[in-house]
Amino acid sequence: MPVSPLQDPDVAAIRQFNRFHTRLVGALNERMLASDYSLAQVRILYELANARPDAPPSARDLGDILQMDAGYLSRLLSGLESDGLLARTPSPENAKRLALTLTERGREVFSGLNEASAREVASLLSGLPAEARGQLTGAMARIRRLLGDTPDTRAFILRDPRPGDLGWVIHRQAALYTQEYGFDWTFEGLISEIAGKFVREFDPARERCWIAEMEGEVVGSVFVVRQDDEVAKLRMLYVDPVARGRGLGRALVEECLRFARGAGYRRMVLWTNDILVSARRIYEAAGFELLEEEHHRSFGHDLVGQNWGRDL
Amino acid sequence: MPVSPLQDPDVAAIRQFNRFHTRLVGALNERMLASDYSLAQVRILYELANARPDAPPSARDLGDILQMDAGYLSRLLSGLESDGLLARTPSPENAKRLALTLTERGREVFSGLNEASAREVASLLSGLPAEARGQLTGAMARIRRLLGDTPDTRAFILRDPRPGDLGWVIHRQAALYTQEYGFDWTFEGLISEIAGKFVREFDPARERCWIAEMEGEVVGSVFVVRQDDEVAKLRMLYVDPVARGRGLGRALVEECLRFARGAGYRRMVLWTNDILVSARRIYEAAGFELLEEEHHRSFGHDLVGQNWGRDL
DNA sequence: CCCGATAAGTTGACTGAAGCAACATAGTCA
DNA sequence: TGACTATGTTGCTTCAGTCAACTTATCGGG
Repeated sequence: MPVSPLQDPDVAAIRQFNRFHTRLVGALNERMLASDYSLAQVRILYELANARPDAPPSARDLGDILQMDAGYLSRLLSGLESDGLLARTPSPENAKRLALTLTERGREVFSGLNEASAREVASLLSGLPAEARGQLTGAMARIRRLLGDTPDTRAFILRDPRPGDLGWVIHRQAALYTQEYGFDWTFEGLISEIAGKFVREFDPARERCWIAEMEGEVVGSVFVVRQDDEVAKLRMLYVDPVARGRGLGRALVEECLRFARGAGYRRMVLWTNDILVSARRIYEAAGFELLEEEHHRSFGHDLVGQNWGRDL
Repeated sequence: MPVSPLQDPDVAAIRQFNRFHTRLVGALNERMLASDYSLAQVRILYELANARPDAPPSARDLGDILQMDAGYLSRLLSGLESDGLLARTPSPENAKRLALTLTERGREVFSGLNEASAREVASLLSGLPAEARGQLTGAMARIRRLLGDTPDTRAFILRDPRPGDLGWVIHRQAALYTQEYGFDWTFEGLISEIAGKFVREFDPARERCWIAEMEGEVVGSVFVVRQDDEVAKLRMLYVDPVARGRGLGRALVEECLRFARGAGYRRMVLWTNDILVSARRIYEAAGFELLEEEHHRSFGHDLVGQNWGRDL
């Protein structure tokens, strides 16, 4: 029995946000739209300024991108041309298409508008402390990611942990494993304790933690801890679903192996569970071998724990 | 030396999000705008449908709210009136102002549009698993909060923890204390370990944890743990800055006291540090007394630890 | 009780945004 | 070469929205 979407609190929350953000963007654009150029013209300038110089778009391309009527567009382009902001030159290979490029003056005008718009945003930010800005951009990145907006750069970076990262990794991992495998909160307790112990007994020479970041968001982690002088242990390998399929897991494990070799270890071991298949594949690819398995009951499930290891 | 706002990655991230969201909202509204009514008319219907029935707005009120030209508005209202969607009746106390109210038909039309819009949003959500929805609305709530949009209801609720909450609380608290007091990451390690130990040794009859939620976001927490049969210990009281000044800290502590009494404890104690002044005030107001202080070096600072306690 | 001031609302005239359709022109392919 | 298609231009129209002049109603003060 389908309930009305009006009853869904998530739907209500999103619509409320949409109203809020639409108003916000309206306010930000208000002053900018008081310029000599209409919104449509500014959008054209934006596209042209951001186009690849070796492949300038034609009027048709612009129409497709901006979803504008060809006739309307033609007039707008004429206006911009007679203002000296853009040049229409026949493409070398296809004389039917007119290549559109910004003139020097066009670039100046656009960068003026662009900077004004950036200033508006900057003044919005000026009242916020650095931590709040990070939260703001992080939340925005998350929304885009969740709604399938492909970020420009999907590269990840590995870095040392900063305060707050451990909690974040615990939070995400607990939420993820609860959702995917039905783990109960004892899992979150376990990883909290592991993380806390790691910090308390931290030996910088022989232990390390990496945080993976993509688009400003934490999307992965891994820890190397000392088991004994000869053996390092890899713990809490975590790869967020949004970052899967990009070799992040492999990169994290390889970073661990490299560090462990440099720190003088002879061997690396790790403990995992059989149901974590994607992790298993990473370990196999990184040269680990399954040593032994034992049944145990944890996190509300009957699981098969696995010990893996490899020489360095 | 002020750098150009174009250089600021936060500004760039926000502008990118703004473009993304504007496009998204445009796509969501596309079908709805294909209805018989223009955006301006729909906005009017929205305002009227959401107005307090005992204080129907006048044309002037609407103009102020919607930032519309009075003449334009007048025409739009005429159109809606002749379509039978709204009634203009003179206000009893001020005959100059015409009270605008939706007719039965107006309410029907609006709820049709409203539902169509909600359906669009619902179909956007339909592809997302429950966890992603929670993240989405959470991120949206955070943005609104950070940018100072006052939510309709600023009430908080206290609830039991769910998987992911512990990590979130650790994350937030570590970020907060790092920013406000310069604590290093050993603080995060400590609270992670405390949280983990709490879960491992959890005794449902005598221990408990509350998570405070406001607008769907976790904004506070507190733990009660057993010290011995007679004495309960309050730990990890955390109140997010955004929730301050609403009595959340007091509510959390009182919940603890109530629970501790019910669980048969005779006394409650807690440990804190002198620099956490806002926490101190909460403890004092809740009847705790400072028992002893000791100097210690932790989290990268010289601190004064305090033991507080009160009988139940 | 009336008169000016003012608030609320209406109407006419106008501008710019945007879409549609007919048309011109240049390339493409049989 | 001729039919066809892609690209762009122009004329016409509609609608959204603004401005200013105007009407009407209310209110306060003499």
